[in-house]
Amino acid sequence: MSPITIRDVAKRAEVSIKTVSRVLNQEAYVKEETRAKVEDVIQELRYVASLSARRLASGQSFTIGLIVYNASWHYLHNVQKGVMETAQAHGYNVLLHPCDITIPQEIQKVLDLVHQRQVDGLIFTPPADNASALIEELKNLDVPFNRLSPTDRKSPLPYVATTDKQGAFDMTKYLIGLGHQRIGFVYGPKEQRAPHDRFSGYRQAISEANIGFEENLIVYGDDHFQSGLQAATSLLAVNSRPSAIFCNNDEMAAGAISAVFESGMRVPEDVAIAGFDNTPLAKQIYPPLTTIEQPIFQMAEVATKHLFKIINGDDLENLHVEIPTKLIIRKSTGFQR
Amino acid sequence: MSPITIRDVAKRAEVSIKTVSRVLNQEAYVKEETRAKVEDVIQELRYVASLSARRLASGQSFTIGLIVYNASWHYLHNVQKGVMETAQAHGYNVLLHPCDITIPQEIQKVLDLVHQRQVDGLIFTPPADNASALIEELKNLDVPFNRLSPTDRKSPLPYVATTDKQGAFDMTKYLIGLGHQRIGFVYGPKEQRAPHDRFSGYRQAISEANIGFEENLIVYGDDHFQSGLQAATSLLAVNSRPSAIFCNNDEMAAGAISAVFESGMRVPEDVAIAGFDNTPLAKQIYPPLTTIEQPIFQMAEVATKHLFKIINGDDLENLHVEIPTKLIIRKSTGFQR
DNA sequence: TTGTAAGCGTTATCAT
DNA sequence: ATGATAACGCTTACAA
Repeated sequence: MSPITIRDVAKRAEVSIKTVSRVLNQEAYVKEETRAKVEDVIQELRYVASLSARRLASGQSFTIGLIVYNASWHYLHNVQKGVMETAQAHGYNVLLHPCDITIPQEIQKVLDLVHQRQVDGLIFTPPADNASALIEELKNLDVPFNRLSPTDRKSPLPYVATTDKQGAFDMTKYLIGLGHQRIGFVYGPKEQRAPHDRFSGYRQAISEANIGFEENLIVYGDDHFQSGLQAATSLLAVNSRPSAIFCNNDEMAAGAISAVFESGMRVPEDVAIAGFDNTPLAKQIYPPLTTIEQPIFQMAEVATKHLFKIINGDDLENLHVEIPTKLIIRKSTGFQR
Repeated sequence: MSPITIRDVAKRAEVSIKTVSRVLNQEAYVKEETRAKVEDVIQELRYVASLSARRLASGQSFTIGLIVYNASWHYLHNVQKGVMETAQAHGYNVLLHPCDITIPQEIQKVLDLVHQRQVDGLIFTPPADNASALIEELKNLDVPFNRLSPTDRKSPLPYVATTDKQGAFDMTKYLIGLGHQRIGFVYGPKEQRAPHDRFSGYRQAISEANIGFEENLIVYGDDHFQSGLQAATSLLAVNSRPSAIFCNNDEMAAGAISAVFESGMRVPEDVAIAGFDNTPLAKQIYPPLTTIEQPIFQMAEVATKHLFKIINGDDLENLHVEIPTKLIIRKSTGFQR
């Protein structure tokens, strides 16, 4: 059972291997008749070209690397799906590569990936893009890459992000519209960019509504359930407690809901709770969570499409893209007060 | 900036390329002195061998394929992690390959993967192993593979599974121990094996306790939230309703909790709810869910280790492995009644 | 212990 | 429009 090679096809079709190669790669200058004959033989022999040989001979890897660090599984899942589907459409594979960017050796491994020609391009998920020395080096090596929601958005490097600030603004405005005057805010990890953007959206909505910003309604969390529970617990202990709590993500919002229940109060009657991201969790808790949808899948898709343009040397009409968020209203914020 | 090749290293180290190759592959019969010199040069030149060339020359792909169909995110995430970590330790990559086993063309793509020499072995996640024609073909082609929780466990093909029946038995017994006499059971998708195993564990515990099996306490769901909600709603409508509901997975249990709340009752005071899998969701809902932990990560790890043994032609001491589940007690089942 | 030469199965070059 | 032949960068006989 030795594998069928391009030579077998060539012999059977009575053409040269180069002609078979031309058919394989859809090159021009092949007589329709010849093409048809070769294709028939390919079918007949169930021939599939060896990827390894293609890679070696062409110098391309036909795979794109997805660099990930500390991503939540919901985030990762959607990014991976978006990248994979787009890559597949281009005949590419995806190599998922976790990388602890705080360890120099791990950074080196990403560079090895490139030097080994294992990838033709890279996609960075946050906060992996914070490895600025790596990014710099890749830029110098002229390695194609794209970034999802990077911290740095001032350099002329490409990225795809979402409207974090606008999303938080929309949510806060919605809560204000429901009649809330005192809205708690649970911050996410300070090392990341999104929590700051979201906070500034909250802040702006508060300002525009003239309801006065209160420092003691801001609490810090780490995006995980437990910290959301703690944050909400402490907010409920503030004298004249907030009537609504807006959390940096859904998981903390779930924690906040638990905190409210544990304190013997109800959601949304006593306290309204809102999240961010619209993860599956949002629909799976009681009461279902009002939140902001972040179009992760779509972002990954666009980022990958752009990456292919860069790989192919095409011009990018938009180096920087922002895909809008969307307010998703559910029961956890209740009705007009 | 043309890439550094094995020839550059050989020249600089004043040895033949074969010697460099020997050092690279940790082969025997290299003088310590020579090895050291070659390694120095490798460091100095930051040389990394081309994977494509290695693959082509050796006929190995250094990649294992992970075949997935319809997996939940939590499941997939853990499997992928287990497979990747083990693969990485062996210097292997992982190629995630979704495959709708109901479509012949997709089955063909898996075979192409093999014929293209893109993978040295495969891991199947349920219910992808149900593609029995594919499995048969792979066996005939002598392609190494391993299966996670397969439906068929009678053939001498390798697999790694968990103790679904025992887990469900443990949970049911625990509920009975709390004083429950009428325990609803929400079934999962009938096409899969696990729901049946879990049901038979439930059934056995009921029998052993002599509390009488009641057909109308069994409802069918599809493992998703909404169906759990519906299933629980219908169970609560049964006259002399169950005091506990055991769901085939956590997501449906979350739905059941929502159903109880929506009907104005409380969990666990009025109805106890239990799940299966111990997904993150179990801790993120209120009240936190009593469930059975399924060691997905560990199973994937073992399955991959075994796959490498098969690839290397080593003997498998255990062709079939079952890793135990574990009862996780939280508030959703409350205390003794 | 080390080296020479012949593949591996493609793509690329340059004729024709 | 097609073909002969040389890469691609490594591993694998087989020598030495």
